[in-house]
Amino acid sequence: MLRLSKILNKKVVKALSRAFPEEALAADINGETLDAQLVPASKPEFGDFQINGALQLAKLLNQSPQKIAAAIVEQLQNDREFSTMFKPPEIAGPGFINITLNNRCLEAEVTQHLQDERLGVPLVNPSPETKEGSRIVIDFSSPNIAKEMHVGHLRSTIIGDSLARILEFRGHQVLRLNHLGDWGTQFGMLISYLKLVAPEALATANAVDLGDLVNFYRQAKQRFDEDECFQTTSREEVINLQSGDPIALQAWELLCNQSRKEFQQIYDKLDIRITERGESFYNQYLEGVIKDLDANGILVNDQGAKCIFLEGITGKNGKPFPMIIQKSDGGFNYATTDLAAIRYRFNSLPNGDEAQRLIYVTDAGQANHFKGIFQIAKRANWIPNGGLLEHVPFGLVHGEDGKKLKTRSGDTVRLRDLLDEAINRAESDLRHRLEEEGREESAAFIKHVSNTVGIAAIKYADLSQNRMTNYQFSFDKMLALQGNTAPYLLYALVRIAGITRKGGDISHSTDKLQFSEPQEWCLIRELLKFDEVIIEVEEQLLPNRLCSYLFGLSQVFNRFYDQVPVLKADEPNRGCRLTLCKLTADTLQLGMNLLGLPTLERM
RNA sequence: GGGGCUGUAGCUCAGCCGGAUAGAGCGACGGUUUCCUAAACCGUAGGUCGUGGGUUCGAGUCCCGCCAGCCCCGCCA
Repeated sequence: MLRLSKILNKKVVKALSRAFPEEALAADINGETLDAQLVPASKPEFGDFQINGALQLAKLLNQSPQKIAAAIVEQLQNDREFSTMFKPPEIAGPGFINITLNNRCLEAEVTQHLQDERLGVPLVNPSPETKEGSRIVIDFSSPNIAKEMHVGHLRSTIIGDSLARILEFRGHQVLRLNHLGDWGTQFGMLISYLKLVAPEALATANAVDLGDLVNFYRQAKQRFDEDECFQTTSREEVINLQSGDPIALQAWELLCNQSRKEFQQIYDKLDIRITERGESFYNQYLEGVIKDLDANGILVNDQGAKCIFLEGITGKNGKPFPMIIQKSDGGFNYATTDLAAIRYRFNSLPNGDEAQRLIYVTDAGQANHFKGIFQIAKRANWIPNGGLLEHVPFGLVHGEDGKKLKTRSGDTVRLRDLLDEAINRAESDLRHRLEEEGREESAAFIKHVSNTVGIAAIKYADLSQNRMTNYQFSFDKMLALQGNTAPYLLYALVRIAGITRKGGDISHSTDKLQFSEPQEWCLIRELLKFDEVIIEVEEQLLPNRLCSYLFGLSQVFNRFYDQVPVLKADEPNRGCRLTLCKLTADTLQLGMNLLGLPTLERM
């Protein structure tokens, strides 16, 4: 519909200025335009589009909304092309204009989408130099070395991946960066502790596994909180590491490798592609950040620490809030690293990423932090012309009790356990149903379906919710066979695959499409909305919009499937309906790909 | 104290640039299977959009106040 709505919009703007030439000219002189407010119809009864502008223009034009609407409609009807594309517009209510596409135009649009792999979604305009879309960095996932991935990483990973897929599809060059927590105080803690209790772990590969490391980390953290002496050793150890001490570096590398293997298993399960570039990468740029900030005159020495006082943000005492860039002991902290990362990512190649847009997918609790470092980046003049810095925040994952998700014993839930449980539950659901239906399936089939359903369910449950709100994690709901869930979407695709298997040549091209059933028209209208939804998701970075669209499409398809026979219909209906099935399958498939959801032929 | 987010049906949530009678799903109740996977479809009930003002032709949506819940705020990330 994107193409059609653009054409229509031009016609409406023209009609409005022809209907009211003097006022349009006057507005033009003031640098304004008369706004016709063309939007998609809010309800199917109102057609495909509606023009709301007549109501607002009533005052300006000093006429009744109905009269204005009538004048616009008259101009539209003078447009011959308009009349070939649309049914006669109708004026309704206080002065709305309802516009409905005529059937032939819809049929032509379906034909065009059938030949278009992109289903109407345009590529972004390439920049003249690179001949490609803009370079975008998406910073997501970002687990910490020596800790296991837990629910907290789930949302960032899933949402970040989906946004990356959508931006890539639009033609941007996307750099997916895993800003791994592989540096900092925690390492000092861990290395000092391991020196005491398990020195072999620091010198030999695979001496300990991640589970052990996590335990050591927990113990180290406890010791750190209780033992002042240990705190000092830990801080010294960080400084050793940051200054390149070979023994510390070797220990560090072993620890990282151990964690890396574990992370990769999770990413493989979730089908996440991401480039590792941990905090340590920016170590070599930290000094430069300090110098640069100092040269810009915004660095202040306060109680021995180098900080920047944020403008417009006050701390507890009502004074400007300080952001510490270098601690009094000379160590750097995460703000320094984040600043170095911004500077590097905006910098020109080859000493930077030359990005035009940086997107951070982290929890909403870090909003203040990002506000602060974004302000500093701006004041330090690191943001190029047209450069964008965006924090894409999301809410917490809650359990069904409405509190932060924990295991029964009160620990954080490990991501691997969460995925395994979803898969196991999907498997027992499947086995139960196979038994009920008397179906026999191979072990490989059962494994594949359970895996796909389990992973898709977890991802979809997360993506389908507006990311800003906290979300209630429930295996029962996400795996439910009905409702707005991944299994429901998967099932729609499976039904179409079933039609194909039963002899519907879905690639069969029909010269002339023609439709008659209301359910066919509903399906067509829904299918043609896909392109607009993708653009909207790109603008707002809200994948849940795509989810609701795909759910709605599945619902409309299921209604169609239920009420309109496909294989048993006579030609030409049979062929036409098969092409609708094909287009539905393509749309669902592409939409689910863009969300990072795996799909199935049978389930 | 400062900042942020949230408050919509019994439950979980949508709601786009302010548009027409407020939208789903679950749950509840009732119906549909000679037929392409019933993991589906159809129907019924269910609302003071936290609250009080304001802006205007029109407010769940924008502005201000208040109430409630959650999160963040100096050397952890």
